[in-house]
Amino acid sequence: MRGTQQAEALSRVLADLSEFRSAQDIHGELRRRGEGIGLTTVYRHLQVLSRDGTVDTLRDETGETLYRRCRTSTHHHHVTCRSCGYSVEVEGPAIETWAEHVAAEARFTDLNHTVEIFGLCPNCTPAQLTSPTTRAQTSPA
Amino acid sequence: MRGTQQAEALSRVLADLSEFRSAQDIHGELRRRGEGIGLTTVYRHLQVLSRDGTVDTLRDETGETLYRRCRTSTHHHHVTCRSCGYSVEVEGPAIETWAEHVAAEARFTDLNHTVEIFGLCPNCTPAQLTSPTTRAQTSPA
DNA sequence: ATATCTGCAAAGACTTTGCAACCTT
DNA sequence: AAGGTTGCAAAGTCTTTGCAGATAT
Repeated sequence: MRGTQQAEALSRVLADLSEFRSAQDIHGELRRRGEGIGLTTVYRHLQVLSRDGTVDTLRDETGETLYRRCRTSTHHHHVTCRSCGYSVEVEGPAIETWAEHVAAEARFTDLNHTVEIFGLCPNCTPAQLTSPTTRAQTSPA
Repeated sequence: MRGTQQAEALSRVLADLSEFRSAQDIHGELRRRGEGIGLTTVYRHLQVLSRDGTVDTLRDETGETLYRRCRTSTHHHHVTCRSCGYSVEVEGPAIETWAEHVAAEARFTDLNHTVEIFGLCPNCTPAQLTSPTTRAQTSPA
């Protein structure tokens, strides 16, 4: 895509955002910064960037697609905070192997897989869940 | 929910369907069978059944939610055919352990995870992909 | 100059909700 | 009779598309 003001503004925001955000969030941030850019354009760029492998995408639990500038180029997965969106990348050679293995066993071909882990990050975890004296009373889904 | 005709008709269809289907597919099947039932009702029942753990849900790559009567009560994942929807259940103790491990390492709590493997089932796999002499030329996503 | 990009409005898809009529207990 | 259930229609999300006008090279 040609270097338009909108494309550059989006690049800048993506560079600044450290967590996964929805297209609408990103558009909101652009507007907040005073950039003139339409939601449609944001969607269109994100689509291209994600196909390029420039941004990483993930689906949250509501089905919304979240985007973030790719950190590592290698295949990886995420542990994402349900509450604040904070997310860490994790590599899982074990998972890749496992996925290939079980799929091969079922004679499936042309594979791909999604693995997402959701939870509460340290900051969003209620205190009693971290205290070793008070054991967790909630039921992990 | 009370035993209405609609609830029973839905139960019957779910019992017959062996693969994951969308709410709309299931509604279509019910209509095909001559059952008088609205799409809204199908959605409402599936929602309850899935919370009950009576049906299993999974999100396909387009973001649509698919449903199927639960087979095993234990935690498991699926290898699903992109083309025909055929799906097999796989258990992955290794995955569960891995997920817990990496999340704990990041100090996350109250975890849950999704793992979906998509591919082409044996029936939907083009012949040349299975032949050992002609190696795969396609680029697995 | 011209092919591309932009963005509003509208369409599309899936899912949920409001509410009156209906059916089950 | 009473209350949950049904289902049409309408609303709500997120996302994509049509198309005319603006823009970058």
